[in-house]
Amino acid sequence: MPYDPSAFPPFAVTVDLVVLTVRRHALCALAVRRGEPPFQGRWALPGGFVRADEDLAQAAARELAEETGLRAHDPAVPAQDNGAHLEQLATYGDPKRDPRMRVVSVAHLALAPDLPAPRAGGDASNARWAPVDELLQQGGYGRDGEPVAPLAFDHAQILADGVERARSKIEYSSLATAFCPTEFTVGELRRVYEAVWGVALDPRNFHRKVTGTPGFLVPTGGTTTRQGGRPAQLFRAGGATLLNPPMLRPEV
Amino acid sequence: MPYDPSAFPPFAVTVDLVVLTVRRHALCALAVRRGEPPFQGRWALPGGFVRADEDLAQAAARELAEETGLRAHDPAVPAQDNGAHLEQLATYGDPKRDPRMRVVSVAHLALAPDLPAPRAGGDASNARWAPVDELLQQGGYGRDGEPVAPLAFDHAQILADGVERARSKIEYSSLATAFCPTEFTVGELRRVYEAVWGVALDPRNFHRKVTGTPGFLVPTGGTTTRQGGRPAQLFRAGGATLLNPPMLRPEV
DNA sequence: GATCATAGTCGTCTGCCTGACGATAAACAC
DNA sequence: GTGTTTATCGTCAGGCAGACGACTATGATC
Repeated sequence: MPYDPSAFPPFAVTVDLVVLTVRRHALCALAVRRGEPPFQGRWALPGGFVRADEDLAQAAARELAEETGLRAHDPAVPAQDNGAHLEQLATYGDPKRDPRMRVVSVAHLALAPDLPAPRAGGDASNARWAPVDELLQQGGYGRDGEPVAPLAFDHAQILADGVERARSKIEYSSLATAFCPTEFTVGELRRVYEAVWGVALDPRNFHRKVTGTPGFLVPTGGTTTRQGGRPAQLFRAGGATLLNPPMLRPEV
Repeated sequence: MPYDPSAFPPFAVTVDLVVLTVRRHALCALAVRRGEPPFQGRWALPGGFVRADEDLAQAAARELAEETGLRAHDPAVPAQDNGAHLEQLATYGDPKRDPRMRVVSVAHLALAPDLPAPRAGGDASNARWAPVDELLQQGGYGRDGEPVAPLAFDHAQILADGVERARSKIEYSSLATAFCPTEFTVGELRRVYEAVWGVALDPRNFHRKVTGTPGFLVPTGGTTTRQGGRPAQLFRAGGATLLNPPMLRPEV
């Protein structure tokens, strides 16, 4: 078939972001309140249109910076920076997912350490970190007893997919360190795993495993007592991205 | 921001397919020859535009059927059919990936058992199964000594990503059975793993492992000697999709 | 300052899984 | 029958994981 611009329908292409962090022992996601229809007043994932001259990853990094101030971690710079991990998640293109027009959304997953309260265009009441359990429960009641409206569009599905990706990916990669500050202790890393998986892990076996996995952690020499108790060694993320052997999620 | 159709640039959205199969002990992908510019005469992955009323998965299933005659496996029908496994792979949206216009391609991965020769619009010379090693080598020479042109667009990258997805996914899921006919032997399944990973596996340990993994294989009661040698039990894929314990790819 | 609570770190033991590999079984080709 | 091919069962040693005991080093409390 020859090139015919009328042969294909036009689409709008957006990026949506699943930004995850661990706060107060709970896996939380960034949610923004919609200011206009459709789904006005409902919570949604942050996102926006891809610009004409922009790559998908660039668009996601730009949206992430606009919403959180985080720089995306540049894979070309393996040195430890405090940029967030950013990767493509999946693409959602149901013809009816946006009632206004045909929109294809390329969802991205970002993992960030605990951050100060978010800002969305300077208005704090329109953006918040919410526990993913709360955002995903359908028609339930939040921690404060108020009824919880489900996320706008198909964002509940996108969030669920992003959470599952994070849960499985920290098993066989060193991604869990993306939830930690530059320097962290073994116990802090363990609490990340516990929050993301929603399980309790044995501190002794966890310590043996992560310190015994080559390339996962490198000691900085310092110690801290910020968690209380006996001083703990501080580590930075090692160069390894794939863990061998992997961290296995406990069954059931 | 209010709704303003001029606020976003229009995109064309396509689906591209990485269709993999195992033929003659080699992992092969479906390639089609381009009939028009750009990249006229070069090999490319099959694909096409997403229609206005079509979901992304529907578009991928339609293209798969057009190119191979395969039905996509419907996840809602867990019963064994001989449809191919189809899943979304990743989305590619570099602004310059198509010189004609801004095209975002949602790549999908399909796994199929060995098939009769492909047809592309009835013309066999314009579609073929090619070993992925051959399609991915840059500027080398094919089995017949002819120089090999790289795939059109960014399809080499897409193919490489699809192959890596398949290689890693058969580790922890029962997806390798998607490369087999409905009934197959342990040896045939082992040759699938060997072809996809490009390694030799110990037949005895492999047999112990797959028959010991609950839900992976269910015996049909029949036997076959189509591989020569002692008759082998026939199996069908069991209901398990996640393997526990996983099949581990040998190191290096 | 003694005691307690908290968290971190090191060891031990047992069972399971894995890789290496010997041995046997059942077909076909000659 | 002999040889070849493939399938299948067994054995053994090493490694890793879960369960859990023991000890250490800090801050909090009395």
